Amino acid sequence: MEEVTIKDIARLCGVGVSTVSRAINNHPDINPETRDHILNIIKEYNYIPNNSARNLKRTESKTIAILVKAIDNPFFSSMIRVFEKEIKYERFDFFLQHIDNNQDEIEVAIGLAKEKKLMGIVFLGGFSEHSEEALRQLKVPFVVSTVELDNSVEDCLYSFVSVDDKRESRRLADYLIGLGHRRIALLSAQKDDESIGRLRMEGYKSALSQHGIPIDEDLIVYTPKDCEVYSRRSGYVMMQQLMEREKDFTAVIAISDMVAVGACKAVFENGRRVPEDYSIAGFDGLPETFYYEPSITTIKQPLEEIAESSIKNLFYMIRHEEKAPNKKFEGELLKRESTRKIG
Amino acid sequence: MEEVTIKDIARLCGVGVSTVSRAINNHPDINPETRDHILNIIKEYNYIPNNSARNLKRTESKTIAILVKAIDNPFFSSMIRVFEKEIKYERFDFFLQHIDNNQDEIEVAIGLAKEKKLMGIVFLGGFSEHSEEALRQLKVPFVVSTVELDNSVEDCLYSFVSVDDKRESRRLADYLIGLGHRRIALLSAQKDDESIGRLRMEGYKSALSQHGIPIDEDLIVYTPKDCEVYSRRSGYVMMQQLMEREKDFTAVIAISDMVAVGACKAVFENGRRVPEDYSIAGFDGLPETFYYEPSITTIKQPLEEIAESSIKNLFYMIRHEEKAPNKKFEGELLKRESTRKIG
DNA sequence: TTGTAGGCGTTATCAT
DNA sequence: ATGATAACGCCTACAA
Repeated sequence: MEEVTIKDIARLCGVGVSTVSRAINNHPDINPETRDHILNIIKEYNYIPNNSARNLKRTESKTIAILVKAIDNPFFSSMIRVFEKEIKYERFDFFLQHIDNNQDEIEVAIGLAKEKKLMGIVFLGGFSEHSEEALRQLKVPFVVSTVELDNSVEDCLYSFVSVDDKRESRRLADYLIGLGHRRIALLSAQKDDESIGRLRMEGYKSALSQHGIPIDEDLIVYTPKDCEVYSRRSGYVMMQQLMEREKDFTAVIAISDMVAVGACKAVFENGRRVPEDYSIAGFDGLPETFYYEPSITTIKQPLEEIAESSIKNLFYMIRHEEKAPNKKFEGELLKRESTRKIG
Repeated sequence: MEEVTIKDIARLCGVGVSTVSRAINNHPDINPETRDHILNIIKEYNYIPNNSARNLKRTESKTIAILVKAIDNPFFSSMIRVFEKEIKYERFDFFLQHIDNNQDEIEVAIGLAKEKKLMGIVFLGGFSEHSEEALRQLKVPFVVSTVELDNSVEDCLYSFVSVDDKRESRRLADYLIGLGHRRIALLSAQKDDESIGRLRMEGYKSALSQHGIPIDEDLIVYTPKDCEVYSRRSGYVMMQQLMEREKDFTAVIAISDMVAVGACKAVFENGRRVPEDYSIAGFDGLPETFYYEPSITTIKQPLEEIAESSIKNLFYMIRHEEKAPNKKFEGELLKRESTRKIG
């Protein structure tokens, strides 16, 4: 395992290791000629500096980690493009790493912060409730993008940026009610959901209440334990259950676009039609809903704006060492073919 | 920046650092009592070992990297689950890292291999042609999953595992021909594609030729430069172009499922129907095609099998220090509603 | 079973 | 502008 190290390069160039280091890191006080020479030798010998050693020694690194939960979440690609652009603009480095469901995101973050001497962290696609103690461990500013949850820990630099899930969900229900629907079903997250699922459900309930429509628990279906939440399959299964109940309803709000797609399919397989038999609406504004037939009414999250605001907040905290305020964005109601006026 | 280090813990426990190290790493020769005590103190002080230091010192690490290109590719989640399971079974660690389009995957891999003392690498979702020299730099066994490309470099431990894109594509075309279609269009990748796109096109052409059907270049549409390849939008745009040409055709093969979905939408917006006016087929077997209305005929890639075989090959190479053979799997033709018999 | 000391590859400090 | 050298935090002989 004959690894080339900085010493080898130094010897090969007839200079000291510190000079090589200066060449690698673009330090100012180095003779341009020697630098070029060194760089050439480095190329020739395919020398690549060992990052562990660098990180160990460095005190700062100008790098930001983006920690993604649920890699298959279709949101992320557009957001990541924004992050990338802004981070490069600030002349920072970044890397993307996945966190799987049975890892504790804060623990991973703390470890990485030490290992890589991070300047900041973006959490994407899920963030659980954490103890103050855990949060305080993470001495690096971070922003949680797409989730709202603030448990408000003092002197801990973080910020949440998201859509106002409750308000948007209410808006969607309002729209259906405006179309004349009174019996509106909800395909919800799992029963014990304490996060986005609960907020969206609250929005739904609040809209109904405001219009004097009683909430019928039989029209609320929860994601079964053996289904992945927010998945097409969960929507498919829930919609089947709902239709079997033979309750009367004319519209369905799905907790997410994917769920809406699954629900539509269940309707078709049942020999009925959307929107003629049931109006169905989703939530998120994924491209898939535009291409679906019929196109699906949904609330579009302003992902690019959320991403941009997230990263701005992060840099603010890095620069000013002071908490950036949480931010909630407005969604956009996309009125499409899967919902229609009745009555 | 008062970081807790192994020395602090040692002092706190009144033992030497090596004892703490033994406790952390589950070494056998340590008194269980002292170990428990140390572990408690570690918990209490929230000590987390610095990975850079560990990796620097370590000679081996039993960890495998999964390098993912195109994070938004809908394949990956099911494959990653398989990787995870197998890797854990072998008592290795792994992590997932994203590579963006303007990074050179081999360079990243070489850097990571050094930094983390990797035992192996899985490349997922794209792999370019690389020079022998570059490949040889990477002294760690690797497997490329989902792509076939072998440029056959000696004494370099790697292996490709994928579906036989050409054969499966031919099969799909055969099926359509069997249904009576003669004028079959192809929605293809970009014109200069040298990878999967080309293979699938070859399969299409070969099927037509075998059946004595002349290849009409006007029925082949290429992904425009300003469209993302394999995207719904590209399918939408290409199908529009195709219909504008007013050429006669009865069936369409899309280079991927997403492209097929976009194509269907274009048909609907044109006031026509699938499959009554056009039969449309995709490739990949993504869940989305099942939920689409009409459900889309496609070739399903056996992703779990591919993943399993990939990781098996990787461990084989790690253990035996000898190249594992490339492997090509059969796809499964899913005959669904988007295609029909004519004539 | 435990502690001491040296070194992993780099960067930072201090001379020169 | 350059070079020697001491850390960085950990692991691992080796000694005790």
